Amino acid sequence: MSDPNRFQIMPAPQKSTRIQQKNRAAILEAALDVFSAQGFRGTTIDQIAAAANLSKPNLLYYFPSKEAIHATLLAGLLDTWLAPLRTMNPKGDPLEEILGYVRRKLQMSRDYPRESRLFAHEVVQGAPRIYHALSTDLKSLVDEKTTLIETWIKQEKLAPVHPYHLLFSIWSLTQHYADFDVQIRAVMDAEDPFTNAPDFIDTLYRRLLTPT
Amino acid sequence: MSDPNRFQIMPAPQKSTRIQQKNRAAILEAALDVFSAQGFRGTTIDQIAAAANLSKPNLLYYFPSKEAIHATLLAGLLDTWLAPLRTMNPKGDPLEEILGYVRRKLQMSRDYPRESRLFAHEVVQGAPRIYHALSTDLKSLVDEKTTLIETWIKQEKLAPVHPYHLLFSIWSLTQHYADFDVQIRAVMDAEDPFTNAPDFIDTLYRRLLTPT
DNA sequence: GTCTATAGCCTGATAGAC
DNA sequence: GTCTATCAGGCTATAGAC
Repeated sequence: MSDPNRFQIMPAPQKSTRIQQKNRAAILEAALDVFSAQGFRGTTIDQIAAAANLSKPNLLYYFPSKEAIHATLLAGLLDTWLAPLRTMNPKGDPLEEILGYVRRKLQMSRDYPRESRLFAHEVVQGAPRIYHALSTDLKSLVDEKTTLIETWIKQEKLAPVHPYHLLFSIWSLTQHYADFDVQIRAVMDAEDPFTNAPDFIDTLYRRLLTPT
Repeated sequence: MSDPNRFQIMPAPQKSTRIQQKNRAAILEAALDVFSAQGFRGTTIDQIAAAANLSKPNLLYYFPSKEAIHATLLAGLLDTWLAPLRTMNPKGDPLEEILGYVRRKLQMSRDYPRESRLFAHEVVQGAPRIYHALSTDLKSLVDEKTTLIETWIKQEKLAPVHPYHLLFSIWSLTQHYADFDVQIRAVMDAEDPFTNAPDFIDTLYRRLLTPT
């Protein structure tokens, strides 16, 4: 345990390590499914175990507790979630950089709706497990990028807007398609929401941000 | 029970009816507090009872079950929630009608954040208890208003946009300030989000919708 | 109408055989 | 590593006294 890499030079345990990794991955995949749909308290270990094709005690052989599974999922999430913002390039064309960020963020909602809902559950409940990361990692990244946006606005390469609220609007617009998916589909019956969403959102930010 | 109004012509029970109404109201108020913060499964009857200053059995004297309290809250919610959209007037000025709707909706997020979060919990989990209302009441209202918006666009009183996604964007932008309040405050430290949000959102929809 | 006490179920976690 | 069996605690809901 203190040195996970030691397995890599020992043939026999290597096989069991592969099984371990496979089972751990199956548990996390199943847990993401159930946690994102029902929240932490709404999820039972039995449900996760069933979805992962394991017995409950066997699942608890890989993770010490339900809390630990949830924490593992959340820990990996924030980095993935912030990647699209991190790649916004100070040297690129301002409008295209923002539109590119919006496009990547919407694509994440489409590709990873469960991760989006897991995050939504956590934040709506007051972010009890992730607040610290929000007020440090997220905050410092946002401070950096809003400063950049303010620079672009001063250079008149973007129309003037409040940079923080610009970012909030991007988060809310893109994540809404994952988090409120059921509501959207209840209203749109046949049509796939993602067919027209990219164009709509692209148009929205072009009209908002194109300098006059 | 079969005729609740019979109490109104009998002096003695009238007083207990007032007590009943007061306790029922206190329970619903307390339940809104806890449900909106922790979700249905994350909430215990004990927590609601404590917040309402009642014992648990006494609370269950007024409502038959935890589920019944939750259902009562949800049943009253959708109407309140849709009121701002209902009052959008076909005979008014198109841009001002939309901006007025946006303003009212944002004000609701500010005044009733708990209701917004209760709704968010329900929808993120797949709307198990409210899906029917979404696909009937909500859908018919949205169909009506999107038709109106399309008319306005044909008359060139609004810039062309996808009317469904326009409504989705309004919901997401306004509700985000209630549902993700913790995240927003973690990033903005001192400043109150609602100070600049109305101006930002107003600007956004003016630039998006003003016809050229 | 309100309380104390408790029944009965569900669930997280463990024991111990294999 | 995986299973069956089970414990212990917490929870919804009810019983019954006042």
